[in-house]
Amino acid sequence: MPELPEVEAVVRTLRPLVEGQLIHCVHVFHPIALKPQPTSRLVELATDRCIQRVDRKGKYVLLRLDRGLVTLHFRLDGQLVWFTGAAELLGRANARKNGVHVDVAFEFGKGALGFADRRHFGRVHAWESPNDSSGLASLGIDALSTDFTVARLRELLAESVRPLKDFLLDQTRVAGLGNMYSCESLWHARLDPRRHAKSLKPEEVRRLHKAIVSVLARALECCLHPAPDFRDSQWWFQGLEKILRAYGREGEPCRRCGAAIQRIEQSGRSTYWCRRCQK
DNA sequence: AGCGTCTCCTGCAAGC
DNA sequence: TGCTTGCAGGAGACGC
Ligand SMILES: [Zn+2]
Repeated sequence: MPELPEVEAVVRTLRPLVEGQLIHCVHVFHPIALKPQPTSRLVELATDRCIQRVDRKGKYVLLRLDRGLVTLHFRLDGQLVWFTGAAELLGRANARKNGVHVDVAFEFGKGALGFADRRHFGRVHAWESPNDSSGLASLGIDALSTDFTVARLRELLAESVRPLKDFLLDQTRVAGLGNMYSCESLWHARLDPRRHAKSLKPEEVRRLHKAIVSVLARALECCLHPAPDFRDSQWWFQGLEKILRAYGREGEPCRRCGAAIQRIEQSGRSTYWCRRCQK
């Protein structure tokens, strides 16, 4: 599932393709991807507008238009697909022969961009201002931003009694971490995911901060080499398994101490961790 | 205010 | 082999 590093890699790859381009036409093949907004909202806001800049906040992609903005969220399986032009888009979108799943597409002077999520969890939303999006407006500090400091993390942790794992998943505190990189950060920081956030000592806060930053930086490097290929709808990030130390490794030996990695459930989702060396 | 719980949706794995 | 069943998972809505 795309978390901060994957979304950042997508954004960097997308920039040269769409920045400065005029959106001639918006196609909404599956309106569910816009829910709860009506189709008219995106069509009216984005048609004939120019994409001035592409940004990322947490796991959101922002297409900043000359008036208003479009947000993309991939949730679990969302992805982008690039077409050479309107003809290829209309010929292949959801077609039986040589088809590609496409929920929403933007047609440019040069090329066309499709948003697709076969599970229809991902969303494309249109806003007049970033503040109109409650999801965007409530995001906490982006984990890759320079504002994400040890001091800031210490303050945030001190405000929360929730288990560390739940704290890291809360996008209103630190934005960008999902299940995978939360588990990985806690493994690198040698911290028990069940610990209350406010229980961390200063030394442990420093370790967690360092772990988050380095895990994301390493993953981003991985996500950029090779960079995403929007021309291939089957494409997905390769080689991320190689850097994983806890996530998805239930029963396998901890790379630090050799004990078996455990899987437990926290707030309805899986946490992978080493019971012996995460304290 | 903040936390817990339910819901969305569908590909895929597991089971028969 | 082919069908059914159940599960995963990020974020928003809702309720206490
Ligand atoms: Zn260990």
